[in-house]
Amino acid sequence: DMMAAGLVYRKAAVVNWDPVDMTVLANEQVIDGRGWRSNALVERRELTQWFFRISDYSGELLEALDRLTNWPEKVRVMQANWIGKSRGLQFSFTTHDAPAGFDRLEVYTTRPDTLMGASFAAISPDHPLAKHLERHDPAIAAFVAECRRGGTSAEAMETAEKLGLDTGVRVLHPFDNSWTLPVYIANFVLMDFGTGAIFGCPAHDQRDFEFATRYALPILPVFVAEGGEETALTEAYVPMKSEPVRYLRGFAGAEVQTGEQAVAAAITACEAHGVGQGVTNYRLRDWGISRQRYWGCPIPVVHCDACGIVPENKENLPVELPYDVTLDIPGNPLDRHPTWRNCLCPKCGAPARRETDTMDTFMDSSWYYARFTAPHAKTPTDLAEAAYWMNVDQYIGGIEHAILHLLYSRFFARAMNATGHLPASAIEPFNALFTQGMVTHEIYKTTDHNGRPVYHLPEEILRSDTGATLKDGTKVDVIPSAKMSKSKKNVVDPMNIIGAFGADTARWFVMSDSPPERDVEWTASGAEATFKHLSRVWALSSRIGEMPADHAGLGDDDLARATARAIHEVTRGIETFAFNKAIAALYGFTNTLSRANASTGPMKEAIRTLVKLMSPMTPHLAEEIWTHQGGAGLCATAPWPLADAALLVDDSVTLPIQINGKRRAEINVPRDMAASEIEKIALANEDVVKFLAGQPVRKIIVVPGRIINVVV
RNA sequence: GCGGGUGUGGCGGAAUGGUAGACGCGACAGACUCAAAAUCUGUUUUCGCAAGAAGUGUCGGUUCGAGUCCGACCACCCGUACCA
Repeated sequence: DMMAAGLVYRKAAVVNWDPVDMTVLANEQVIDGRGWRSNALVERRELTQWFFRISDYSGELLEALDRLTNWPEKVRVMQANWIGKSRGLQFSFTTHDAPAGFDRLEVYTTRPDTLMGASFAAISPDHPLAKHLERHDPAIAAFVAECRRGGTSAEAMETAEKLGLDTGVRVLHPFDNSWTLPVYIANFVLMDFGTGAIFGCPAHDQRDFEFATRYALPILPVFVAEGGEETALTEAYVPMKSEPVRYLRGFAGAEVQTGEQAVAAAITACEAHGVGQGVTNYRLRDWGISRQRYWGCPIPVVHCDACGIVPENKENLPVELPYDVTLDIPGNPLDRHPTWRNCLCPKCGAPARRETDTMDTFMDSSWYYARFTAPHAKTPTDLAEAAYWMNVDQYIGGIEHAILHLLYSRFFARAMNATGHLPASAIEPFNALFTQGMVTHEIYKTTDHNGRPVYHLPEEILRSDTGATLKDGTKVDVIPSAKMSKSKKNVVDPMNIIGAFGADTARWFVMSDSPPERDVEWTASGAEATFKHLSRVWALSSRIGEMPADHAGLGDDDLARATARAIHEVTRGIETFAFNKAIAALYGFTNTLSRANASTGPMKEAIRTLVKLMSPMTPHLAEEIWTHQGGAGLCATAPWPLADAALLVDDSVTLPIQINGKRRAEINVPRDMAASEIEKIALANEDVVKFLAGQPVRKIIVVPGRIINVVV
């Protein structure tokens, strides 16, 4: 369906290729020791791959971010930056001394206002012109090959020198046909952005500046700081686009104007003179979904000599992977599996071959929520069910999915709408997003005789204040807390925690310590402390259970107030995802209850409320005590308690008294006492009189129910 | 470099512009015990015997009042990158 909707295409693209990928992946030890993989293993290769046209939706995906008001600002900003909208000019140079078929060179720039500072043009090593030239010129072929070998890691890119090679081709300046610029192949120009070709303005781009300096190209300033004069530059002058500057070599707009004004004026002027047109460009690239891996869903197309690329018939879907494969030799196992690979063309019936690329696993996570609305349907979704159940009210996930998964899902929902699988109301699949933190732990590392790192599980470690050792006394390096990961062995198996303390303890502890959007450090002592607390609750329940039915105590009223407050605070905490605050309120209420000496009825009522409030965190203990205290049915199905609003407000309040902003005394007054009355009491207060020491009061501020500030 | 975030006790962390440090951990003291563990009761921001003083990364500002708002800076964390 997506092919029919024109959302899928195939193209040759340069990708990072790890020639030993297949072999290393067969050996878990090597995959896991991620640090072992050196970038030298990765090379850049051109492969024909499958793509989704997510870039067709760049503008739409960007604009719709504003409507996701229940998403964190952070995630929306990350997506906006990732989509990366820019406004600029696309135009073509007329070439000179270029091979046949290359009489124009198309470039894109966001700074057309600097055209008069142009000193060279540069193309990507992957640009069609570069590819043409490399076939005829060994020096160019060698240089292009060198560029492709370059490291692809962040560090390699950052430290890479700006390298270029003059192609001998020249272009004419669009405003002056007697002005020619050399065309270089440059290693820093990317084929994937814009047109894969640029013009260089060294005076106002640091990258171009370095390049021009290296190859002795002219550096011609187009503008100077407002009030400044033209001087020789030691680095590129790149002020904010919102800053006004004075143009020495402008061609449109005022002499003094901001970069933004100049860019707009330059686009208008260029369009008027037939030099290119203003275009909006996006950084977002199409989504490459091809993987040369065994796992992943096969891409359901067939290659037929007669018919070309043909989608597999719907009745034959899904195309399933073969099980009899070997992973211990390099290469794609699907490629060398003839009985799976060979098939018949769905269109003409002639012998044909299956596509051996599999799909990126992000494919599956991009629409599972939609499938969940009709899990048994014979079609991918059922429109009526999808219309009923969509959207997801609250999505919870790690921040690591801020860009890829969450952007792909937004695209996929739109694509599924285009193919008739989702209603238009579901194009933004997640109404609200919450990004939770991770559970972290220290990492324990030793080194083997080959100098390779060996990691150890927390339960193999003896920890002391001074350091850590293995049980045999070997000293262990302790690396500060990091996301739990099997490869680093800094994991605590949930089964061990549950075995030692029970599931309730595990749940309570993980929620109690930190707000959920932050990481939480797993500590053994924290889990033990939780276990002790839950044991205290159980002991308290036993004590209350044994109270005589006719016990008459004191403070029934206070207990009712404390109960109302606990209901209020715990409920608010849970509703705002502030589980740590909800649990703090539960600790407080438990302490109050264990100290209370109220009558039997109110005590039993209070502990039933306590366990109901605890039940989301500790369901097992809650049910046990619920039954024990005579609760009807299941605690989990009993109605959530409601706080009596009248009990939430106290009759009297304690007001601190500040003198010049420093707390000096406090008074207790009826809640609804008039401000003028409070003033009198405050000024008569013994401590206040002492601190004032007879100084005249200049001003007195009474904030009812809050504070009193006396200014002298 | 760019974008985002975070800085509060020994630690995790609370505080609609209104008593900074709730709650928990840890530590210390006491009770119980022949003893220890467990349990219970206290204390626990720093300096000070106290009265008191200082204190939320740094410097400034707004305000009767700032952890909170504004400006500049510092440190750390996350993301991302030769984007023309």
